[in-house]
Parts: sequence; C-alpha cells; structure tokens
Amino acid sequence: MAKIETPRPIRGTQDMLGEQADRFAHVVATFDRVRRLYGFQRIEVPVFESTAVFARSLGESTDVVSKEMYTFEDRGGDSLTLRPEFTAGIARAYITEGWQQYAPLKVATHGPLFRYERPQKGRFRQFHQLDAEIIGAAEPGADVELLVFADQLLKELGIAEGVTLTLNTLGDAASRDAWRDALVRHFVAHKNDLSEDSLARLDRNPLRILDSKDPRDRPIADSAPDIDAYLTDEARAFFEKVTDGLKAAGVNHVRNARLVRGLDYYRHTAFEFVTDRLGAQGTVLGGGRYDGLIENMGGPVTPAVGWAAGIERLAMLIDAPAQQRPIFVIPDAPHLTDKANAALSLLRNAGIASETAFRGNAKRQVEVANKKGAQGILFVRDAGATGGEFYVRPLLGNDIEEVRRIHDLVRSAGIDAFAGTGAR
RNA sequence: GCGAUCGUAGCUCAGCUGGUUAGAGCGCCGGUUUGUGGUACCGGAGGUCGUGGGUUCAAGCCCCAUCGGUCGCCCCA
Repeated sequence: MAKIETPRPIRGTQDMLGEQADRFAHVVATFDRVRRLYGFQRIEVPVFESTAVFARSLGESTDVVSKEMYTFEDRGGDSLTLRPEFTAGIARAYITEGWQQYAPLKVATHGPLFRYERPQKGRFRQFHQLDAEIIGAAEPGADVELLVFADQLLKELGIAEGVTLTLNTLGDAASRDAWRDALVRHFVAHKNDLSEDSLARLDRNPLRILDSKDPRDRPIADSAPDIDAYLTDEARAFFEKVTDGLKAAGVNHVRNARLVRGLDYYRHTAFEFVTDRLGAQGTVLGGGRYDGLIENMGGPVTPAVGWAAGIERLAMLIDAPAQQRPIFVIPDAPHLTDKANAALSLLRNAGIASETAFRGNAKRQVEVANKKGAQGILFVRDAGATGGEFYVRPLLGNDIEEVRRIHDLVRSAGIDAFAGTGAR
C-alpha cells in the first residue's frame, strides 16, 4: 500500500500549543482590556477584500502591493486579496458602511494578516496584529491619545522597559512634497556613491534611503536634510502639540528624524515602538497619521490616525503568563471514578480549576498531577476509609489558603454532593 | 527574489579522519517496588539518517541537485 503523505503546513504559518498560545492570548486579552479604558469600540472587518482596496490605498509601487499580496481570482472571476494590513479595509468600511455619522470614530480590532515574504524571526506569512484607529479627527489630541494608549498597553504587558517610542513628523502635504524634492536633489547629487538598492529606491521611494542599513548609504543619508527646515508653520505647530501632549501624559520618546513609513498615505505623525530584543525585526508597534487615505479611496476628506502592533512580536517579549495550577482529583480505586467525577463537578462549579487523569492507578495519577504542576491533589476514597473520605494534599509551591478552602468546600459539601452518585 | 546555516526516533540531541547489527535523555507502552500516596528500578515498541542522484570495496558522514526549517538582506508589525 502506498504510504499516505501528510500535507505539510504552509511556509510562514504557525501552529501554537500551550505556552505559545497562552502568550498570544494574553497579548490579545490585555489589548482588549486597555482599549476599553480608552473608549475604542471593537470592530470586525473581512479577512479578504477586493484587490483594489489594498492596491490603491497602499501605493502601487510599495513592496506590499507589488510582490507580497496573496491575490487570487474567485469563481466569479473577481480579483480578491487576503488583507496585508488593517487600515485600508477599515477605511473602506468607514466609507461603505456610513460610519462617517459616528466621526470621530475610535475603533480597535485584531486578527490575521497575510504577506508573501520569507519568514524569519518575528516574521510570518500569516501573522497577527492589534490595531487601533481614530477616524475623522484632525486634532493632534487624537495622535496623543493613540500614543498614550500604545504606551499603556506596552506597560501593562510588562515590556515597556526594553521598548522605545521613536517619533517623527512627515509634515502636511506641502511640507512632505518640499522635503521630498530636497531629498531627491541631495541623493541625485550623490548618486554615484549610493548602493544599488538605494538607487532603485531613488525612483520608487526616496524617503526610504534615509533608513538604509547599507554602510555605503549612511554618510549620504546622515547628511541629508531633515524635514524640519521644510515644515510649514501649521505642520510644525501640529508636531509640537503632539510632543507636548506626550510630555503631559508622561510618555517618553526620542525624535528620529530618519524615521519614515513605507506606505504612501502617511502625513504628519509617524512613530514606531522599537526594541533590540527581536533580532532584525525591531518594530513592535508602528503607525501614524494618514489624512489622505480615505479621500484617495473615494470617500470624503477625512483625517485619521492609527497604529498596528505585531501580536507575535509582543508575545515573544512578554514573560510567560502564569500557568493555571489545577487541583487533581484522584480516585483511590477504579470503582470510585464516578464519585471522583462528582467531586470534580463540585470544584468546577465553585470556580476551582480541576482535572483528573483518565487512566492509570492512583500512584501513576499522582505522577501525572505533579507533571502538570497541580496545586494539590484531592484523593477520593470509600466512606469510612482511614484518613477520611476526602483528603486534600497540597503540593510543592502551593497556595496553602486555597488548598484549605478546597478542603473545607469538599468536606462540608461532600455528603450532599455525593449522595446521589451511588458511590457511597 | 538574494545570501548564510541546518535537516539522525514523537521531542532535544550524540554519532571520532567514511568501516560490523545507528545511540542517549525525555516522552510513550508494559512490568517490578511502594501502598495515605510525587522525584525508584527493569523491560519494550519506535529510525528507508529530509528526498533523489553520484563517488567508493564500503556513505548518517564526501560531491551535486531538490525540498523543508532557522537566521539575515529587501520590506515590514
């Protein structure tokens, strides 16, 4: 008989078990809790959209659109794309669902995203992000609130220590255009000394040369003009209000005049929370203001600002979430199984995490309980057995008070709880 | 798309300059011991050494190709 070949998992996808899944869930749960503190509504948007949603909004020349999207034709011949980011889909929903009536709208979501990239540390083809957006607010206060929200999230995840907020402004459209022209002039003047990669960037996305890692580019990038000289008065005032707001909220940051964002629609505030603890993937949370996007997609002129954070990356940084330490219920002999199950129900109904092994003698089950890090063992015996019908034995590192509570609970409820089991 | 590196049991790995029947720990299965209770002992199953070619009397080990993992470039969360 031919051997059945098990299909392999798709490159860049993950299967998570135990601690890894717990870490992931803890990040999401913390986000969901903090997001409520800031009054962000939960939204859900589709995992796939018309290709045009992403192709138009992200910019045709970006890597994401030109080579990283999972795009396919459905059976009706429509071109669909698995979302490579959240913002474009949310902007589409804002327009098509009439959410303008709620502006300024504060929304949050999380879920899977897809990009066709070579996987490496902290990078996957199916990855997951937290996302927060404020749509319909042109005020710098919106930028500040999002940043303070992000900062609190990282603090509550316990990773603020190793993570730094880096901040920049790309100015308004006039500032950005003037700066961009100046940059191009600067780079063209040094064209002969640029790396091949940066020569290509010069045509597609000259801003990106600023954060090139190629040593040949560094002197040229470092001597390039900052945006500061090209900021309009309005843009400068806006940026000052953002930094002042952060200061008032006690959020530390560093200015990174070389920070640019890859996607075309960014204006004004651009920021990244970065760490050196994730190998080449330094960015843990990033975002900025995208005042032009919704208009670009055929909607009304709508200012907006938002950020996204990589759940996998955050999950790698946090301490392992505390393990659930169950009470193990062990019947002393096989005929006590039903009685043990009754005890289990009693514990669980009282909100006490408890488990039992499905096989093995009592001795073996004790070993299983230890391996699972049980907090204590509830031995279930025949009525009148020496040592008591129910006996709770605490294990190493237990919470004595909790064990005592269980002891009392079972003993006081014991008679009635097991009356109907036929086990007595 | 490019580069580096790795690929031996379910898992983590050992396997000397190529040389008999490929090993360990953990896990799994069975048993012994104990018997108001955890850390003991014995045994067993399980591997076409990623796959396909090649070199050689002989390949887990050398060469080529291919697939996959990991890390990096690009780009990004």
